[in-house]
Amino acid sequence: MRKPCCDKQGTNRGAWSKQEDQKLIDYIRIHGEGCWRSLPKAAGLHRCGKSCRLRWINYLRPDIKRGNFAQDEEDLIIKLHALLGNRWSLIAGRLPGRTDNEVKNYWNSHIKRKLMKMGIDPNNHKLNQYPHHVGPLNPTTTNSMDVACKLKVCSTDNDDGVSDAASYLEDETPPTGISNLDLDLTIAFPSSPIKNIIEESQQKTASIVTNDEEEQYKVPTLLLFR
DNA sequence: AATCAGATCAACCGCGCGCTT
DNA sequence: CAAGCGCGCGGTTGATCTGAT
Repeated sequence: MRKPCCDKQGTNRGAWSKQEDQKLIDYIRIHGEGCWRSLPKAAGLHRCGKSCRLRWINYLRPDIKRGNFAQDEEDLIIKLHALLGNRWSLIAGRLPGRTDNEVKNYWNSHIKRKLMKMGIDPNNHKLNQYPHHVGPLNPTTTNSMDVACKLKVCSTDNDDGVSDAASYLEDETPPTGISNLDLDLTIAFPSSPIKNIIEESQQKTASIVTNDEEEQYKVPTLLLFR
């Protein structure tokens, strides 16, 4: 039924050369983005359209921000992942200059591991019973955990904002504490626009608020690990 | 200096969605 | 209404880099 996106014979694969990059940049500079299927031929590239699109979006676009993720970007990714799940393009849309591929890679290589080390399940953002760095507990004392930890999502103007997102983020039963390490993983949203995200994600319409609205609720660094 | 293992990230692949015919 | 097409997305792969031994 579906034809392959490109004829695999006669197309280059693998890493892009500088010349190929330049051809793609030059072509898009003149003709703009779009029509990816016909672009390679028009631009004189022996690549499939998909590959051109990916290369442009993830690497060549002038507004790409490269380099390490800042702490607030990382926090925002965690926060948005808790709300949206693996919808990388949506998450990346909230991070100016970052691409879905970059966010996804960063999540898989850095954040996921970090959360696991902290004893948080990166898939559902729930606290695992046995934090990784603490190690398995003595089977005879399985009600005890070494870390008391709270994880919340809250909206400052309305407690309802906590509802769904928080319900699966919260672990309200800190065990009979052994350690005095109290990790309050509070994620605070200053006002209602975030509710739009929650509602929209629930409705499966993935579209999120505009860039202008973003400014209204740009949250500083998460209140992680105070 | 050589080797190995783990981490990182660019690129590929398959699928689903929406639009057009 | 069904089929075809183009595009975008998320998962996965594999080459390269980096640090440890």
